[in-house]
Amino acid sequence: MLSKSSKYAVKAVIYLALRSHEDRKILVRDMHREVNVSESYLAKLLQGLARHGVISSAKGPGGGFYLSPENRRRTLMDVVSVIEGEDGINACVLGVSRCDAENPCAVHHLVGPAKKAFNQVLESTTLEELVAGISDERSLFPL
Amino acid sequence: MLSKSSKYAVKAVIYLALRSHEDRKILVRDMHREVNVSESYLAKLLQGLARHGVISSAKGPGGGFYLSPENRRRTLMDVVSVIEGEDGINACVLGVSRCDAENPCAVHHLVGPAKKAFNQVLESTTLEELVAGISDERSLFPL
DNA sequence: CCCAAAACATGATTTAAATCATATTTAAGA
DNA sequence: TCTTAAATATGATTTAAATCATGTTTTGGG
Repeated sequence: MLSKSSKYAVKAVIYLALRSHEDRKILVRDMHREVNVSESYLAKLLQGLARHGVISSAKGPGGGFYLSPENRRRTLMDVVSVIEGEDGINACVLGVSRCDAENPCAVHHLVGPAKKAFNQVLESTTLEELVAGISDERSLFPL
Repeated sequence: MLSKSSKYAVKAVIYLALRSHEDRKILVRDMHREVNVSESYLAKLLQGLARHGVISSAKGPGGGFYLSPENRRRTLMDVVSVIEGEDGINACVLGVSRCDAENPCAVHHLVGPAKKAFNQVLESTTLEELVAGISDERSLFPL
């Protein structure tokens, strides 16, 4: 469904949504365990997200990663797109490049609705909304 | 969404559903181009499907791969499961092993319905039904 | 019974994803 | 200004998926 990298990215962003703040930045060192991934690999992923403006970061002492208010209005799709690339997520289920409504592949009409629903969820859910529905965050970690 | 191997497998099975018969067996050599995959790799995939009873095969001269009437009642999920494994397809979107309705991950309730819908399509669609809806098969290949 | 044609089985190789390691840049604080 | 703590950038290594290659078994036809 999603690559391992995307999963790590989503988990990490959820972590930041729950625990970070403009003036409460989080170190990779302190969050990689909760996301169940190595420190250096998580660092690489977060750096990519920061470069694309999906999350925020600050260098130097007192620095770290965090979500700004604007970041919190980003969607899950924004997170996943950075990792998988724009195309990957919207591609034909069978990988047929010329597949579309005009010239559908054999499963296009069949799987289309479910696929669209899935993408719709990712596209319409902001990080803000996602964590708003979480009552007991302790039950979530380690992810 | 699906691995490349699963895509090849689904395409190949669709091909067999459209063009094969108990007494019209298909050679790997004759179908691999339409599926856009090498002959030897497709052979390996088809052998796996045959071993699991999802498709049928016959050795020796006049042999090849084909779908029996029972095979045609198999679902897309049967095909994909052979390749991906039973677990893989039903796993948590975030890869959290203990994730279920009782102890849901952060996106469980959000993505659950779409994911369930997708699996439902795969589970409920037989190969028979899939090709029944295809009016012009020429538009489908090469997949 | 022999030959050839096909699937079958297995292992080697290649490629891409995931992971690791390290050097560089930036910035806060003493 | 110096030291140190952090992200950043980049390249190397490892692992798993995909691909290739080759030998073995089965079976129909002469």
